[in-house]
Amino acid sequence: MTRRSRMPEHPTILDVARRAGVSKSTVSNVIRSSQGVTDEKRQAVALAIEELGYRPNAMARQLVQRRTKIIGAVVGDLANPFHAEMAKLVEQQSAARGYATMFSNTLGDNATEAAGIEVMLEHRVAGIIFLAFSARDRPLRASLNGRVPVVFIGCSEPWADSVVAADRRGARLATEHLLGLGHRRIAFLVNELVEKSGHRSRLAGYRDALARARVRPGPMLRWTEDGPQVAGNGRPTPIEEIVLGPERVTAVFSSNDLGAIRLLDSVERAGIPVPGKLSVVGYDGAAVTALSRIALTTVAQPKEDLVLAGTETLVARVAGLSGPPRRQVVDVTLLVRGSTAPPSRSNGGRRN
Amino acid sequence: MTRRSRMPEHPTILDVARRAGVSKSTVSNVIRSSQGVTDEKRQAVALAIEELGYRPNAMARQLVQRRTKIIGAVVGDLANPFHAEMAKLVEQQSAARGYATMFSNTLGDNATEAAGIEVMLEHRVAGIIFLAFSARDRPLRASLNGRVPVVFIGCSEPWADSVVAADRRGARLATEHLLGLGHRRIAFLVNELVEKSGHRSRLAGYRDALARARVRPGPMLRWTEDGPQVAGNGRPTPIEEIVLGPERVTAVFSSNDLGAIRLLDSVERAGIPVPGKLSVVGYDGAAVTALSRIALTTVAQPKEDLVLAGTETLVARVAGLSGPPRRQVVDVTLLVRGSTAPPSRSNGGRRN
DNA sequence: GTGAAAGCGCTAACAG
DNA sequence: CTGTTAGCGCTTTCAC
Repeated sequence: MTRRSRMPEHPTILDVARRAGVSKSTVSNVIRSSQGVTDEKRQAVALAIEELGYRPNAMARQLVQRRTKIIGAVVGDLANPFHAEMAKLVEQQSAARGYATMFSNTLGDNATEAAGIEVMLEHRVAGIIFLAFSARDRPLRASLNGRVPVVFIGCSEPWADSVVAADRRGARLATEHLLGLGHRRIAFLVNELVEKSGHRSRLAGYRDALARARVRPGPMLRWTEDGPQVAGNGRPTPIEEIVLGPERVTAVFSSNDLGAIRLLDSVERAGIPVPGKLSVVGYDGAAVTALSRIALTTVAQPKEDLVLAGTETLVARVAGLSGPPRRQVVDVTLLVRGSTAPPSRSNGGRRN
Repeated sequence: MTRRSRMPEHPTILDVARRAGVSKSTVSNVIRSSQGVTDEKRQAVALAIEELGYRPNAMARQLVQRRTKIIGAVVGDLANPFHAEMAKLVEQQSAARGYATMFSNTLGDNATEAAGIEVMLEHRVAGIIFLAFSARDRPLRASLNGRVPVVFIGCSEPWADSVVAADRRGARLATEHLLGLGHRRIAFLVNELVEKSGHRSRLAGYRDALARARVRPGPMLRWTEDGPQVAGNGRPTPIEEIVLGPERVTAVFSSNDLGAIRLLDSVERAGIPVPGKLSVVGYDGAAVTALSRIALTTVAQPKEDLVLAGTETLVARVAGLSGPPRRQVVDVTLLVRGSTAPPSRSNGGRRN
């Protein structure tokens, strides 16, 4: 037992070389399955690798190659089922392309997001996929732009590639569905997890539909910790007031499913039946909306398509593809379920 | 414009040194905020870093230090809300301790899991947190054991640290709740996402309660793609048959919430009311179970406690703590909600 | 206090 | 076809 004979925690390429009786580079050649290596030596190396439990050190390789096989994924909130489903797909697609995935959960918080991105940049990730983006600050954008390939999925920024759903059209479909049912007082609900780019489009789609039908927009609702709040109003507004008060809202279009589900919950706890007294439409198409108990009418984003296109684009950029930012749009589907119905006679259905 | 003046994509410590007019090591000292550096030089370095947009290369640092600041997290299925919530907490806790998180979604699949772990090992992650574990194969376990700190959260293996909920007690509580309500035909439902260690404990707790009450165990149900299936039976059993058939099951204890929610859904689609004709209890305490529309009675695992203890333990091991595997147990809470009620007169409540 | 020098484990020319 | 060599960007002794 000489000192050297102690099995190292992580054997190196040199340990393998010694054991196999070849040189470092031959081992390297075998590992990277490069062409010219005798079968004999190849086998010897393979054996040594097996016996030693050798595993190439990705850090070392990535340092010399000056590029990693890690994709950074910035996600809004894993506790939001839709986000989790998207994150799952991103991990899956990245893994399928040989990339490890480093996640950062931002909770819509700017500082958390910045810190997460910083870590990714220090790790020299090959690229970053944004499933949500809130950065207001220039510095971050500056350090991102040009330094690392970036693609936005389900959200977008003019300076990078993006794959988005046809949000404006989706919101229009949702609103028209409500309009078609006879609703005339339709509120728009948003919360902190809806990225601003998506928000704008969805709001625009909602307004499009109303304008086309010559219906006055309903109140803008924002979900806060204490419940829904009418925009421009300092305090939370009890849901009863929104539905039964002077506004007489008969339907709500929520710009994401989570908001719609929360709303459903608080509305029914307040004794207001859905869709009896209030119709609700969501946006995203989270799996949970399909449960019979929830049965939320929603606009489904094609999750697989989004992630597939996004990953593909990112990988292409990593591989060196150049050119101006590319924006891909995928279509959405309105899924009509049990949370929407014609307004009840008592508080809706009349002209405004 | 000499060749050298081109701003490199990623400036190195040497670029900073040149710009600040100091040596490499001084820059390094500043970056790591080590003691002996003149304020003057420190400022000069800070300025150069700022101007260059320098960001230390984590790969290089980790290579020389021979340890990374990356924690690997193995998760079962991000589409399972409980798993996603746990994953979120892991990322949060890791980030709070200065670690980046590398995720691997296994879908309960052995090969996927093995591949994910392999990638983590090649990246020399500081430690691995298993939120789910399915590996049957020895080789994997061997390469894990001793090479990298491992902690299991919500599942366990005798050869490594673990933090688990009091699963056996939890299952007993759930079953006793059902028993207390008057149920005598209580089925046990499991699916592919319940790790085997948790499964064993939960099944034991269920049996404990029944044995203590001298009630015969109900059928073992396994959720398959086509719906619930009675164990030992080759084909899927229609839910109607389970409830209305000879077994006359009046309640089901599902060993995870996802299974319970799926069951709820298929049962009600079949026209069998819950809890009218069938009571359902879940396990995990996923946030979605609290929605009024779902209102699933469940056994809540203390998610924060689990992850906190797990992360703490892992970090301690990374820091060099030695000693035999440590098993921590945290308590659970039965949350009684609307999915359970006394059995209806027509098909339950009698002795068996 | 600061700089010079020696690697961390690997890849990628480049000779033999 | 195989071995030798020169780094990748950083930390870390060790002299000055």
